[in-house]
Amino acid sequence: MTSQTTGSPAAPDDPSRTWTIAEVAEEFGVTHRTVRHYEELGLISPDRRGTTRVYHRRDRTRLALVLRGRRLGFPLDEIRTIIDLYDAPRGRRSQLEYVLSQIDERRTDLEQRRRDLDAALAELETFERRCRDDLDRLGRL
Amino acid sequence: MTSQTTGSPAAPDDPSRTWTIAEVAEEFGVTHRTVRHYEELGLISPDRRGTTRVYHRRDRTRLALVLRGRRLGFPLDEIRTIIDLYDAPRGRRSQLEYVLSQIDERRTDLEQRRRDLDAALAELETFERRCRDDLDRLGRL
DNA sequence: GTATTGCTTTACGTTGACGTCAACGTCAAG
DNA sequence: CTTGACGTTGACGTCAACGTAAAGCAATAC
Repeated sequence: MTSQTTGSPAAPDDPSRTWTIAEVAEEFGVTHRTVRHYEELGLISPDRRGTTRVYHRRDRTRLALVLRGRRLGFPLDEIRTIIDLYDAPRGRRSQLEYVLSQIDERRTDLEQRRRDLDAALAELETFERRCRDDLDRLGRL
Repeated sequence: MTSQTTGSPAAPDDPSRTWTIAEVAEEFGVTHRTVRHYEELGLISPDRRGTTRVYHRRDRTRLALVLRGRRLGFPLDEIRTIIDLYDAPRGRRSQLEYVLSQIDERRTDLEQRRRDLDAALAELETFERRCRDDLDRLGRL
């Protein structure tokens, strides 16, 4: 079900399409409690139609970023400072330089993570080869 | 300070060298509480000299694995099942096949993480370029 | 001697990230 | 008009991963 109360037949690529909390929760595989929790922390700020939350494409974009950050193991408030960075005003030189310094910090962190990840994968594959060799030896007996 | 009470002058590559809890904590940049917590969860199992914990190279190896897993955002009990896998007996075919299936599960997870990581890095670099362009434009005014 | 380190255990506190429950509003369907 | 289905706001519960404080033993430092 779409949330469009207008008679229009729910164009999925309509940039003005909106979603309910149940729809976004379902779509992203989280509970509505999680979605509300992210709103409490300022990670997303859905509109309201009266008292009811109304989610736009913008909210889904941010939610996707939040969940990717979560999969990568970042704390939620750190995730907020990162994605807020993307929306931050960059009019003045000082702001731009601050944003660039933050970017650099982030990248250093992410690159460290990738090193860890690659090392873990490499060890895993070495180990797999050992196991397969053992299995072969068992087969030849 | 080394923990060797013997007269030997602390050879750092001696395979029988041991460490105190303070030394390993210092070396890995964690508190002694963290080290003990990992022991409570069965992630490491140091020897005892009387009541005092004595760490061998083996413990440091496992601790390094634990901390890398932590940097990657894995929960500690999951980390334990992973590194226990490396030490698991692989004598029988059924055991080997189980271990191999676990390896495959792990690798799938790690590869998903790498995709997330690469996407995040790519976006970060796109964003950085935009910012640098903005900065250039400001400079040319 | 005592005093200071450095280690130990026990145990309760904290923080992040939600889960869960109660109590209530609202709107279309029967 | 009542019944669901879906929404809302508190508020408390829970679990992981430690922090932290209390109280004690054991060896070196003075």
